[in-house]
Amino acid sequence: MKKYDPSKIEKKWSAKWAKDKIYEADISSGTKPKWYQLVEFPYPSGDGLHVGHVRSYTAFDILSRKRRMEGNNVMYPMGWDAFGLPAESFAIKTGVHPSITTKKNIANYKKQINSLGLSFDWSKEVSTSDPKYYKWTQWIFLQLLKHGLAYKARMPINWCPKDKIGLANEEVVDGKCERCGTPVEKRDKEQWMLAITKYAERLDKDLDTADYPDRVKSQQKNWIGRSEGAEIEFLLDFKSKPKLNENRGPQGEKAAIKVFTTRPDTIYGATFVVLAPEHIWVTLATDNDHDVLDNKEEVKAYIKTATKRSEMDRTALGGEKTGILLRGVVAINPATSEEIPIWVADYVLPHYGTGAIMAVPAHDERDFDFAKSHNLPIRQVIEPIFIQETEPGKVRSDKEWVERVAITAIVKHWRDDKYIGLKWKKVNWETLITGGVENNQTPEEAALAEIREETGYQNLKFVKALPRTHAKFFHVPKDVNRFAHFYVLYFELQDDKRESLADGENDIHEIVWLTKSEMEKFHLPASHRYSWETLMNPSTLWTGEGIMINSDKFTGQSSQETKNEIVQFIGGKGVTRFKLRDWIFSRQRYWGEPIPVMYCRTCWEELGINNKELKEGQDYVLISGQEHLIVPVSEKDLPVKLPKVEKYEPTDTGESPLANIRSWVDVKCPICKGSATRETDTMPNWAGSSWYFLAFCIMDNLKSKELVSKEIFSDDVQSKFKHWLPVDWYNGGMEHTTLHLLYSRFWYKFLYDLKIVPTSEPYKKRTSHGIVLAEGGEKMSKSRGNVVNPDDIVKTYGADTLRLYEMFVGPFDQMAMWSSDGIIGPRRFLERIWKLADRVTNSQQPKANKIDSTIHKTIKKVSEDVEEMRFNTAVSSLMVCANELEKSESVSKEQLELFLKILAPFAPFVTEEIWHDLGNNNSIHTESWPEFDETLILEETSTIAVQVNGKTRATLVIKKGAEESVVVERAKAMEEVDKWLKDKTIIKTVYVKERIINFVLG
RNA sequence: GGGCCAGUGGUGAAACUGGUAUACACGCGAGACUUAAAAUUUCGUGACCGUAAAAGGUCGUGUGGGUUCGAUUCCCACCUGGCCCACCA
Repeated sequence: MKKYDPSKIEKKWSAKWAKDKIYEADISSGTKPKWYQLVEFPYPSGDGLHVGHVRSYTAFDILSRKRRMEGNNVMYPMGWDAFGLPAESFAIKTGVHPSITTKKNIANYKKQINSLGLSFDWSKEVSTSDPKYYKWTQWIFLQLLKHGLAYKARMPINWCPKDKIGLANEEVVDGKCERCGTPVEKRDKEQWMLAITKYAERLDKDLDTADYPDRVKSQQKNWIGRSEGAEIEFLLDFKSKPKLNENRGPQGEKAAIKVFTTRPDTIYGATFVVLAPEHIWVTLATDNDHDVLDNKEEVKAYIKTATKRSEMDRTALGGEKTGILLRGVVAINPATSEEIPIWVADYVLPHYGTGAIMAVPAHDERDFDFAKSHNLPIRQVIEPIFIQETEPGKVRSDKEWVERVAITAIVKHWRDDKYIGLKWKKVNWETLITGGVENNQTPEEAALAEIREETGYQNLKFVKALPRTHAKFFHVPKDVNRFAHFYVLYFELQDDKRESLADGENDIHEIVWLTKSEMEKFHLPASHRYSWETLMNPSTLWTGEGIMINSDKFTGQSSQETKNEIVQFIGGKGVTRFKLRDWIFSRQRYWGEPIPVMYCRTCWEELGINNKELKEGQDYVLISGQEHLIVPVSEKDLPVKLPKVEKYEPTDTGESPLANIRSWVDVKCPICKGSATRETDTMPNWAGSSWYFLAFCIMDNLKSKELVSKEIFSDDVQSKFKHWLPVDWYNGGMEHTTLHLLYSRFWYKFLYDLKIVPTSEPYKKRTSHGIVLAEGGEKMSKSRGNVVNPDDIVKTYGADTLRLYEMFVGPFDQMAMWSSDGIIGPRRFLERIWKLADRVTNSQQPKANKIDSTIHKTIKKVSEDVEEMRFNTAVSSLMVCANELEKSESVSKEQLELFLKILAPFAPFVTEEIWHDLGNNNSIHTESWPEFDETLILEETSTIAVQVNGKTRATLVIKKGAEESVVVERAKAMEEVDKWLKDKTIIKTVYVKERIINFVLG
């Protein structure tokens, strides 16, 4: 009997598999259906493979192996996201070229991956830092440039003073650098930008049809931040410079401020206008050439302090909102024609909407805060509406609607600080006093009548009216849907004089006296809750929808339904806006793809800034820059390779170290043949990973010497894309939901528009895995010293054990905690399989039917679980099956082989070894996936739980398909059951076929 | 502040569409093998009451309610933990 020695067999088989190339995808075999399985490729860091990588790579290795066995042409590729900061930081410290470090790390990763038996197709390996690869990354950039989606802009960028690098908004977390935690500063810098916002609508809409988990979808939607609203113009009136009012724009229009709002229905409550400090009109109004403000210097001073503050400070302040009034000019509210003041305040963000808002303090918290601290008028124009969407009182679609004017009354105790609440008897309602208003009654009269009728108390003092409310709910006692318009009144009882209630009144509800804190816990319906809050805190805001008031001809209408009408009425325009901002694409770094453009001063001077397009051959598109003409590098000169440099630090001016390499920077201008300079910015990390899944499909073509355009539109590439795309299943980390996933979708859609790729979405299905935490539930990190190195585990237990353990540890999409105790379980399991095999090889035994049933059940369970990513329960069912096999007197070779086949994707090494020991010469991984036999799974008997009053008292084993009457008789006859039934009457018997029988006693 | 998710033995976790709660594994306890230990192996292992031992019973899926013959699963409220977003008009 051989001993199970993983180190021996694992080495042997990984060499053999590599030699036989059993995992290579083959496009030429057109008969097999394709399966493109993708996992996110790693950044090859110096720390080596993380056990988290092992978890997700193994999971989809299992799926890929299963797919292959099911007869698919599977591509499960791997590559390297090889540009990145760590290699560059290392270079700065040691002077070792990042390409050397990267190469070393890749070799290590590859060795580790192979030791795990992962079935990646290495013939498709790509590395983003390989010039043959980034030639194409640069080419895609040039296409973006040609199509107006790449542009330069002077932007206040997020600057990390420690890393000396500009950061994308996405890389700033809580105002700090995502990498090093240093607070981020603002700096003005000319940057390359990609106009991802032009794709915002499609990136949002196409999510609806994508098979992504809901949380991924909602995170993307949230990030894109689509909102529908309107742009509305507020005309300006220059009070102290009336002459300016006669100035007209080119179309004869008057000076105006355009605001963006999602709530045009609140315009009658817009009592002032607020501009962001960066707003272009403010910039103009405060420059030296203009003189429109009475307090220009003051405003300038404010803008200076406001813009100096980083975004962090601006958002962190929370409470106090600063701002300054523009003197000498007012805006005209287009709905009311009122003159309203204009303020500049930094709570308005320059990049969202138009950078200007109409402030409606009565219905917006930020505007409310601002109005309060600057003493600005607050005018209510919406009365809240509450639609009951939960029981009790949920609106019912099958019931008729009755609209009624009604009152809500809050009544205070004559002596104590207590208030009346009603507990309803026939419904589970807790409310304030409420009732209808008759035609001839004032609300006050109606409320008084209602209070006396429902409580019997007589002497009440009307104190004040509270804001009205409206509610839609189902009135349970009356059995109708009610649309109630409430007057809300507050009374104080004068004494305890009380008369007895009318007949029946006591049966409807009970009166309870509640303290303020008890009232907080009382389950009031939303409209009553709101009224209570307005009593306790008169400045309670309503920011939701409702019924319009104080709005001229719109008064009484629903705010939601009136939005469009109002926009029309005031001459506004409905628009859609996004939170998503354009992608800052420049990095002042060495270790990235050079941005393939040049700058020519001569051309710019000669051709002038307005000459936007000039062609010389097909390869040049010229775009006017700031002080240079931007000349894209000709396609035939791609790739623009990274030159060797001496020092890797960014320059003090924040330029990339490339700027110091004159021999590289100075080039000849392809147009004027004069001198030009290269762009020294490089692309961000996200560039290479935005299309790597395309590269896997066309590996051979990447090496081609043909021009990229020629190659990419070739029949060869096109047929490869048509064959493999879209990716069938893409798994990755939750942390890439907003950035990588969005960027790659954006590039893919762009390439779709160029008719390069065949579909508009790159990934058919996306899932994400949970992270692997260290033993104590902390994140694994070098500084904590709690990193688990997969190499050590492979050495001690073998790769198969590691694979099984990581699958078994818990649900794949949830986080998992590493446990050095738990890993012994899977190892013992494999040892037992090993021994089991010995028993079979030693003697041929006859078939045992019970074992067949067990195995086929397991085939079914494992097949289903793998598809649903329930790897943990798949492993557990394999264990259950093995336990049964062990217990059995005899296991045949055929039976064991079946079991090995379904275990093979999980533990590829042991299964291959045993498979060969059983006398097979081919690889088990080229076998086909077993199908389960339904007839073997079906059992002849079923076990029925016998319950009395819902409690299980016995179980009954009975033939399948037994009549209900038979089951009932047999169950009743059982001793354990009979003793509970004795002397009792059975009022009901519930029978669920083949599951339970429940006797309900009277 | 807003959104999403989770809470089950000593531990990681199972439980399909509302139908025998705790599968599988770790750990722990007892026995076998051994001079001994490790490894292996057999049995046991939710809590409480009960018994010499059984039999048997009650409780039990974060807390409190509800719907149901029956709830870990559905509904309401609350507590705790995690993740994401956060002046986006």
